[in-house]
Parts: sequence; structure tokens; C-alpha cells
Amino acid sequence: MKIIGLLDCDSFFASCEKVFRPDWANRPVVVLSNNDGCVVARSPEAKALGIAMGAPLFQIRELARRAGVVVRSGNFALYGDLSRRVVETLGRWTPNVDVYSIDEAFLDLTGRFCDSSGRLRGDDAEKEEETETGNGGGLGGLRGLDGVSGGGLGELGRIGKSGCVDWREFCASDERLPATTRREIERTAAEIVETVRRWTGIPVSLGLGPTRTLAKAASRIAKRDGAATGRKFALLFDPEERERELKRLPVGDVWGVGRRLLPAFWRLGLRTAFDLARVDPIYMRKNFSIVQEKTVRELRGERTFDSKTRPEAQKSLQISRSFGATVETLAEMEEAVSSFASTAAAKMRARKIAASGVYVYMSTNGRDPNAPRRNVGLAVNFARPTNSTPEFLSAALRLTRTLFDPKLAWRKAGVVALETVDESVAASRQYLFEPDPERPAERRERDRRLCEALDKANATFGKKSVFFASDGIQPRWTPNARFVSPSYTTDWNALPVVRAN
DNA sequence: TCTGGGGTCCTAGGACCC
DNA sequence: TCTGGGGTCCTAGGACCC
Repeated sequence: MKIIGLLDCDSFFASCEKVFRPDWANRPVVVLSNNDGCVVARSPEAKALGIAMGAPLFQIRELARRAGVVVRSGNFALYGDLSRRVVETLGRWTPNVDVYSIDEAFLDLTGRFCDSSGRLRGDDAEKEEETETGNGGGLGGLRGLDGVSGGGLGELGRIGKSGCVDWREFCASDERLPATTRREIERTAAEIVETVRRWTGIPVSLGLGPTRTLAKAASRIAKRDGAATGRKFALLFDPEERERELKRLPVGDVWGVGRRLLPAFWRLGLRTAFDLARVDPIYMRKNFSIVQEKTVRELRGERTFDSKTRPEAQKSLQISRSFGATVETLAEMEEAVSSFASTAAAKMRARKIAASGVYVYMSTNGRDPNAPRRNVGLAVNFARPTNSTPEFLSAALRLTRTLFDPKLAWRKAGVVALETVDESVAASRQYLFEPDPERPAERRERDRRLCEALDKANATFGKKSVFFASDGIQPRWTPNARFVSPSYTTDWNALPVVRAN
């Protein structure tokens, strides 16, 4: 059995904002999306005030003022750096850290609890004892399908006889943790949570289970109960604890069950994670898709979402922004797109990938019922994948000139690097016609050296110290960010000052 | 007045092949 | 009464994640 952990930072962006402001420790803090649009993170105190995730700023402004809520614009330089520190800390316990998002990482801790033959320590010695004492009364409480959700199983009820398997059939007793291993896991979990908090200032929750989906579910449970109990980790290994806890977990909280799937699951009478775990995987595949089938299997303890030993190369990369003010001239739109394209090319170089094509899109305000709604986009392929700013940029600007309509008030635009491939793959790809008529070899070499110098300068003197003039000197389209905190850890000028009294 | 950004995966259906 | 079988590739759209 694998020991998979999911470490999830609590209210990550809000917690980051609190790290360098101890005076905000107990104050409600919310962090806004780009353009100061809506709430994307809330401290526990802000959640307690009833501020909803995704609430537009203008709707909560009055409440925020009255309740003394600290409102911050997003500061991704700060969050990214603190995230990196959290991940770095995790390396103390295992080299198998799989960063899933800016505030979450999967850990494969199996090795820590195995002996030299790769078996969980204490497996043999304690299994006997466990089966005698632990499992004596059978899996009490479960009386077959009827007892689970009452009536109203509807369609699922009909497949129930053949389709719904008894819990015992997929929770074999040999999937039980030896008691010594369990104690070790609990000790390690507490240590991880406490160390990360002390070293980075970020409060975290840790869920542990034999699969990623169960680890995710466990982290939800740890978050739910952690505030009250102070125990910021949870385990979902043994059949009894899985049954007990999954019955208390709403099906919508399961990883992979989103807004659209939830109503369909409700119609089937699936209310809890436990209900979902009992559905026949084949039924799920037939009526939904292979993704939902995998979710069911994972809830049963069967691993289907594997950590990739070598992660797949990224397939696309996009930079887009909503504008602070509407853009109504081609010159302004060119500046915005140029800036996005420059950023995208620089990011590709940093990640050592190159784009096979570029897609530019722009849209008007889709929410204004009185204004014309428009959503346009256009793509073009390169003769050979590129991450050179001049080439990527000029293609993006050509598309912009084709797309732009001066009669409309544009609200947002974006640039997508399409079908990104590894840089080395791109370099080895042959042209159909050699030499490339658009970009002769000397020109490409000059571009390459230019980009190299550009990246070097910007690494030394800060982002966008040197940039293409087409980005604009004083852009008017830049998103609102009226409440940004200092980039304490990534900008020399923003270092926090400590005064001795 | 004011509502984000950046990804991935899967399926269905059409075009095309033999 | 009656319309082959089996495959690949591509794209748009929908779902999910944070």
C-alpha cells in the first residue's frame, strides 16, 4: 500500500499576506483577483464574516469597511516565492514531492514507512493481531445497499443489485495499516504540519491515504476539523475510518466532482463520498466518463491517478488580462498584446519550451446587456517552433491588426502559445523548405542573442527593466491593483524592516 | 460603475482511409 | 425490406482543477 499525502496551504494567499504583517494575525483578510475584480482568497476570519469565494469587490465593499476587513490585490511574486519555500521544506521528508498547484503538493511518503524489502514495517507481526481485535465484529453499521441513502436511489437502485458492490469487497482487510506504522505516520504528519508553519509562516493541512483522491479527501477533513481540534492532519486508510469519514463528506467535496456533475450525482441519490465509492465503476464509465470511473476506483483505494515519473511537457501557455479601462484604439490594443506576447516568450524561454503557433484573442464585456458582445480570436503557425520574442511578437501583432475593431470597447485580451514543445525538439526540427524564407539563419541567430541579453538584463535589474518599445512606455490598459502589498521576499526595495525597541 | 487567470483531459462527431 | 466494418486524426465544446 502507498502512503500518499496531500499538503494544502490554508487560505494560501490570505496567509501569505499575514506572514509579514503580524498585526493582521487575527483580522479578516481577503485577496482579490487580477484587476481587483473578485475575492479569490479569504482568511478564516473573513470566511466567518460570510464573504463568499468569488464575490465581486463592489458587493462586499460595504461589509469590508464596517468589519475592518483587510483588502489586498493579488501579489503573485510574493505567493510564488512563499510557495517555493513550502515545497522546499517538504523535501526534508521525501524527494517525491509533486507540486500540484501554487498551494498544494502531493507527497509519496511510502518509503519512510517501509523496511528494506519494501513492505510496510510491522506488516506481518501485527496483521494477525489486527484482524483479531480490529475486525472482529465485521464492518458494523453497513447493512447492504438499502441502508446507505434510504430510498430514492432511482436509476442507480436498478443497477444496485449487480452494480453496487458490497463495501467489504473493495475494502479488503489486508489494506489495513499496522498499528506501529499508523503511529509513525501520525507522528510524521504532525511534524510536517508544524515544521512548515514554523519555517515559512504558512498554516497547512495534511491529508493521508493510499490514493491521491483519498489523500485529497483526507485534507478536506483535516481542514474541516482542524480549526476546532487543532489536529491539522487526517488519515483515510483503514476500512472503518474510510467508511465513517466518507459518510460525513459531501459528494461535492470529492476531487473531480464539480458544479456540473453534482446535480447529476444528486439525481442518482449520491449524497456523500461514501455513496459514490459504492457505485459500480463500469456504470460510471458508461454514464459519465473514464474520469468518473477513476474517481470511484480511487475512493475504493485503487490507485488510478499516478504520479508521473517524468511529467509530461506543458502543452500551452497563455497570458491574458482584463483591462483596467476599456481599450478602444488599435495602438492601445497593440501595446497590450505586445506586452502579453513578450511575457509569454520570456516564460517559454525560462521553461525551455517553444510554441508551434500563436493564438490571439480579445473580448468585450460579456456581462453588459446593453453593449455588443464580441469574442474573437485567430491563430497562426510558425515555420518551426519558436520562443524568440521578435518572431512571436510580430506574429501576435499581425493577428491583432486583423482582429481589432475600433467600433467596440474591448475589455480583455490574451495571447496563447500553442502546442508548446521542448526547446531541443524545436531546434532539431527541420524546415520543409530550407532556408526559412521569413527568418534566415543569421536573423534567427541575432534574435537568439538578443533574447539572451534581454533575459540576462531582466534577471539582474528586475522584470521588464528592458522591454520592446511596442509594449508601450506608459500603458493605459494595465489592470487595477490598488491594494498591492510589498513583494517582501523578491524585491530588494521591499525588504521588511525590523526595528529593535 | 465595479465580476480572474492558467491549465488539463475527455468525448462526440466529422473527414478520411482501406 | 433494406444501408459494412474498422480504423485514424482532428476539432469544438464541455468538464474539471486551483
